[in-house]
Amino acid sequence: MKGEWFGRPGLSSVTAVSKADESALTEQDRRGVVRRLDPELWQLLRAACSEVRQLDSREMLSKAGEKLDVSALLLDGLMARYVRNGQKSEPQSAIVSISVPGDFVDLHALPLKRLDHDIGALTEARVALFPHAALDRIMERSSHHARQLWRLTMIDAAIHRHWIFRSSRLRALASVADFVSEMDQRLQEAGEIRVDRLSLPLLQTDLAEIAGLSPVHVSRVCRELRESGACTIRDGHAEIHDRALLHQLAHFDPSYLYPPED
Amino acid sequence: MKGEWFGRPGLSSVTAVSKADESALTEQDRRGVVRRLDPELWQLLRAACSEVRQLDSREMLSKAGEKLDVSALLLDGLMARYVRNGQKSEPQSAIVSISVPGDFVDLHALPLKRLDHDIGALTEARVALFPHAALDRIMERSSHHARQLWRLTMIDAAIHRHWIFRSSRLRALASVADFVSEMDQRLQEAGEIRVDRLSLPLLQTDLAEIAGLSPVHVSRVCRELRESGACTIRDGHAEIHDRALLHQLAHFDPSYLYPPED
DNA sequence: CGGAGCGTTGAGCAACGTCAAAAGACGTGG
DNA sequence: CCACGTCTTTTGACGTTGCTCAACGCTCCG
Repeated sequence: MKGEWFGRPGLSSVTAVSKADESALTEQDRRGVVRRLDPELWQLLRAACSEVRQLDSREMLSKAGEKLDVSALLLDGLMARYVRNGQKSEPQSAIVSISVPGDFVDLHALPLKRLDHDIGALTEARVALFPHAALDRIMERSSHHARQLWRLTMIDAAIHRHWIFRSSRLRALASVADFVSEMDQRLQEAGEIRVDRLSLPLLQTDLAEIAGLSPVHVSRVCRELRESGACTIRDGHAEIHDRALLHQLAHFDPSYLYPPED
Repeated sequence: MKGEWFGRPGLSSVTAVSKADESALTEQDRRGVVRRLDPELWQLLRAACSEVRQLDSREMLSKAGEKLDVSALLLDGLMARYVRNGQKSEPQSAIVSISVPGDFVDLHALPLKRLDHDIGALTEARVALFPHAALDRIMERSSHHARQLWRLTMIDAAIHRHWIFRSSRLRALASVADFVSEMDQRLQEAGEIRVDRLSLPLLQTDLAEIAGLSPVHVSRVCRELRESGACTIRDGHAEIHDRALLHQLAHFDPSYLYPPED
């Protein structure tokens, strides 16, 4: 399944000359949602980055209840938050959020210190780590920068709300169509290259955990989506045949993602 | 249905003498989750409060897309966030979050400026309004206070994640049991007086919007809960007969609420 | 007394889960 | 090259959950 992950976009932007030049983070890593941050904040973050780490597919970054003193920015790959509940006998698990490149995966941990859920990589992934102490310093010096980081976590929360809506109100077909539409939108901002082909390296069991369905039913829904001519989900990517139809099946309205033209 | 709303707890605490003495907010209003804030921050908030407003039952506080420059702290009553979607033909709507006294209802609007969802009162409600400009000043002066406000919104996000889990993984009975357990926990912290009797002034149609069920099925689930001996939901309140059983039906684990003993 | 709003109940049905079997994809070792 | 095991997807049969529709009761209020 592996499937190639999309490369970084060729930004051809001038590499900012700054004191952060020795940072492990390059200008190529500034893509997706972090691009919405002020350039100065980005430079501060570059300087604050303590380490860039490679994660194996399915490797856990943190477990519920651990004390965290670093937060991670996803550079490449896909990561997920897992809420688990219930007795050891039949542990139920749901994926409650997906991160795409350019998302802070666990910035929530900065004010919370401990998280209530697990975080893991769905694919091979690259993350940049930021010690909370360094982020604290950034926020102490500028409430404006603090506000921007807060805002990122609030967009996450808005996505959470949409996921509640999705799993409580949408039927299986609409639900999966909605999820694909969301990933389409978010991966485009993260620098997905081809418009008709979406890198979506998820197993059907992952889709099941995301949409709250059984894996068997996910398979059936994927067939329906294929036969309806909306999109084909296969081999770790989604081919979007008819975006308008896909959006219509999902009643998709992207405003909850707070797209940059705010 | 109206149903009496629980009174404010008799805190018998010394009323802090401060420059915020002329505030519309009294020490009695400091209950629920805001109690977790530093006393100094509370005094600053008292001074920052521009107005205390009374809301009618079902009155909307704000609609999706509006530009907001105040945020509200819920003092009495229950409020909800509604995510609505879809064509005018059949507008689907879900309640994606409930606020209890002591919760900031829309602090999310401070970094976001616009919200993607509607906010309204489920019951008669009292809210304290804080102009964003005043909150900005508080945050500029102390990154520590800014952090605490941020933290409140992150607890909201944690609750969001649990609601995703609930609606995507729990069956109807467990789902309602889980919701009642959550409200039990949160209303206790908000100063609910009686341990066996929970003020829950919601219609079954509200419960349906919360749990993602049809009103008819909510009725059946309530009967099941009653007959199982766990709790009786009636006339705007829930009588908890067997809390342990209720929690067991829901597999309830309150850690996602980040209870104060952190 | 009549109506509106809310809750309850039953019957029938659609959506989805569970179980089981099989097929395709892929790597591994002989 | 083939045989084999594992992982993933697909399909069918069948059971269950929860929705829809419709009717009825209850309470409050005019």
